[in-house]
Amino acid sequence: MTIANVIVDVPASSINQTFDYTIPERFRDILQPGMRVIVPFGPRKVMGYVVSLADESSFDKLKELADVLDLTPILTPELLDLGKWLAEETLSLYITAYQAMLPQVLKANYKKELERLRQDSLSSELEAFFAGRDFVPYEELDNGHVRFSKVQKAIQDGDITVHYLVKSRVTKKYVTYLEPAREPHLLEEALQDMSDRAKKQQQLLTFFIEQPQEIKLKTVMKKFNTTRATINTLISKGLLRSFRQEVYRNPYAQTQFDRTEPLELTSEQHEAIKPVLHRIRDHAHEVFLLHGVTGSGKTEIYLQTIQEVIDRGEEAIVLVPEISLTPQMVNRFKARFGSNVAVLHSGLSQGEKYDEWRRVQQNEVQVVVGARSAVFAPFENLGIIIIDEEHETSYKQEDQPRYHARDVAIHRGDYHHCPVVLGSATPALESYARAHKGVYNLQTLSKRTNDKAMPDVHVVDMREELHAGNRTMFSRHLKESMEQRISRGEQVVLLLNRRGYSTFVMCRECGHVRECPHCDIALTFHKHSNQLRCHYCSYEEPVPMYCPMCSSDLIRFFGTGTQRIEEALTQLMPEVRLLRMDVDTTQRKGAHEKLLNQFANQEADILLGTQMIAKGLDFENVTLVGVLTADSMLNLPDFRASEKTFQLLTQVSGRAGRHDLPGEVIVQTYTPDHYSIELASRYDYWQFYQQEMKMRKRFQYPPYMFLSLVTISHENHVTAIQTAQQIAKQLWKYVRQDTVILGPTPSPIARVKDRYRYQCMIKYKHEPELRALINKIIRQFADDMRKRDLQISVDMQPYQLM
DNA sequence: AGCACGCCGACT
DNA sequence: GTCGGCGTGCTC
Repeated sequence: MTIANVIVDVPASSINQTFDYTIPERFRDILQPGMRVIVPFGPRKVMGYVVSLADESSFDKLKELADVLDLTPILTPELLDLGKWLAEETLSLYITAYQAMLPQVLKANYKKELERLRQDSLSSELEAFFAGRDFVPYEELDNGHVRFSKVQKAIQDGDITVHYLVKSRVTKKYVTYLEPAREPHLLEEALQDMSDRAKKQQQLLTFFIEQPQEIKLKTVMKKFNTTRATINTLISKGLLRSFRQEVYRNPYAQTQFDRTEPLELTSEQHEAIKPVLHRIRDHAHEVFLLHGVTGSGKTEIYLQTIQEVIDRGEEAIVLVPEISLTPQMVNRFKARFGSNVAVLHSGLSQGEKYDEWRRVQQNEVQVVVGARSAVFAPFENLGIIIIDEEHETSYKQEDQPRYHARDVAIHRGDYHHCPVVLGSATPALESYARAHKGVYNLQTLSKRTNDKAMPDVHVVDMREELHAGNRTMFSRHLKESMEQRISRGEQVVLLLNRRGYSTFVMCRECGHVRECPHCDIALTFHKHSNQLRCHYCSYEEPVPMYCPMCSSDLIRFFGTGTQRIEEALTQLMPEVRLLRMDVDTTQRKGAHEKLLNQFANQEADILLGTQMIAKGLDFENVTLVGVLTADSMLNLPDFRASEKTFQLLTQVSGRAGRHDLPGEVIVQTYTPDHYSIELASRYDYWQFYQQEMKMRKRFQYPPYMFLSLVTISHENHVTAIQTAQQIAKQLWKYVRQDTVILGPTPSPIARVKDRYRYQCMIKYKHEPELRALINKIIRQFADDMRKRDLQISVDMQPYQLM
């Protein structure tokens, strides 16, 4: 094989194809598909992935590839295929798909530098620029001390040249070791000759004479309470030697895990696990939907199926939503499988993520627990893929490639002939419908393992509170119940369903709301920096003292953020110890864990937070869960609003009274009769499913129809509309009779970063050629996209309709 | 994307 | 003449 087919790291649709390069002799034996290479691309050099090798090319002026970055492939043949499939499925670029499958640090870092080629006769301007150096980073041109044209001229004249560098971001961690550099008897001699004043050196030498093995430098420094200086002296005398050894960063090094043994399964669990184990043993692909109420022991089923996979020498992937990747969750896996587990989540540093990924790649672990992107873990003998809380929307990636981890998991499960288990107490409607139709194998766990009843749910009608003259955020029932529980030494969790709320700033005089100058959205107030901030473009400005419209000083903060609740609660119940958990208080690394620990140690009576407290937390002493605004999501223009409300209420109810103390849930709402709230309060998933399916059918939404969303954006309002109209027209022309094109309509946020956004929604039952059609239509606008900065993006099966 | 090339008006 | 701005085409 003399030719490499390479996908280059240039994210442009005109480059979305393989480029061929001849393989220099020295790389012929080692180069394999799945390795990263550096290739010349036009005048510069870029990184690329070798997707295949060949003996000939249809292109006749081939260049040689410049370098090979990996010793072994970082993408397996399966992942190479998967990336291709993913790109085509989501209408993304191949390069974007491959990048999404790998840790950030494996991405290339591009640098340019200037080299002076002659030591004489540079103009004084350039001489000053180089300042005695032969190589200068290109960015120094921006300092403005040298004119760009001068440099350009010098490049043309051959006095200077530009180097295009492709650097790796990989940082490896090393530990330094010390060992004696000479035979013990020679050290002995040196010790005799040593000055009496060099006490520390003597101690060190004595130590190494007695113990001539290698030892960590850090340990030595600690043991003898000394510094590098002393040791360096001994090294420079040639008595000791230091060397560095690469180590993996281990984010869980400090934590002790008590090993747990498999638990006895209930008969229900037993029934549910049996068919999964069969599939593992038969090496057969099947998708299971494990529908189990909170506390029914889904995790134990995961653990025991994984054990079977491990025993067979195969590997397992467990996906968990980002927000429930808490230490509690991780511990359960580490406790069962010890160091055989790698964990991948966003809380790790880039280096830590890379190290965990490498433990997978080098077959050092058999289990990965991680968020969405862990579905790409480079295992080669997958025995099972588990997706916990499969209904969670965070499994859908919201930027390119817009994939759903569930689809990827099923595709991989099919390839590896292994089962995929989707677990949830409140399955996504799509999943349950498939299970109901027999596409997925449905397994139900209806009982909690401890036989405890689910806590009672009280729905409080907040309209009545208002009529009764209670204008606070807390109903009388909630307030009384909180006081009662806290006086008994029990704990309370309060959930603010914040979606749909933000803390914006409004003038009470003229009603002016401060909006982002670049986006059509109100700015959000951030207390700690006292700034207004745009969540879409990161624009920031200080909070105005006076209204910019009418100069009034009656500026007020609106909305119902956790901060405001905290203040209101402190006024209402001044004695209470309160912990607030939201984006603001959990930004710092480890803050999340610290807050939870504080609560677990009963250093607070109330934990107040957003969605992130609804998942997986398990506190013995919590007996009351209050949902402050259950219907805040229901009014959003989202056909999944009811589903999300039902899911959230069910999840959060599972947080109360999981142990000996009986629990209670209080749900505050302005729409107590809404079926999602009413049925969630009765834990009736089946009724909810049927009711919601009726709605979806009536309004022609998934799972009855598929959706695809095309978004068009341009800085010129008219161009955006017109293009959107043309696209809609084209779509109408070619789609089937029963397919509907909605729009163009302005996106819910009509302008972001000074670009106007319009969208067309495609609703269809069966459109096998839709991807090809959309591609064809987009290609017609290729010219405008490049020359006039028109952007068209496509989301197949969108979750967020904006 | 990011670079070079080529055309054009403007200016030391 | 030469500088720098922008539109256009190409990248194995």
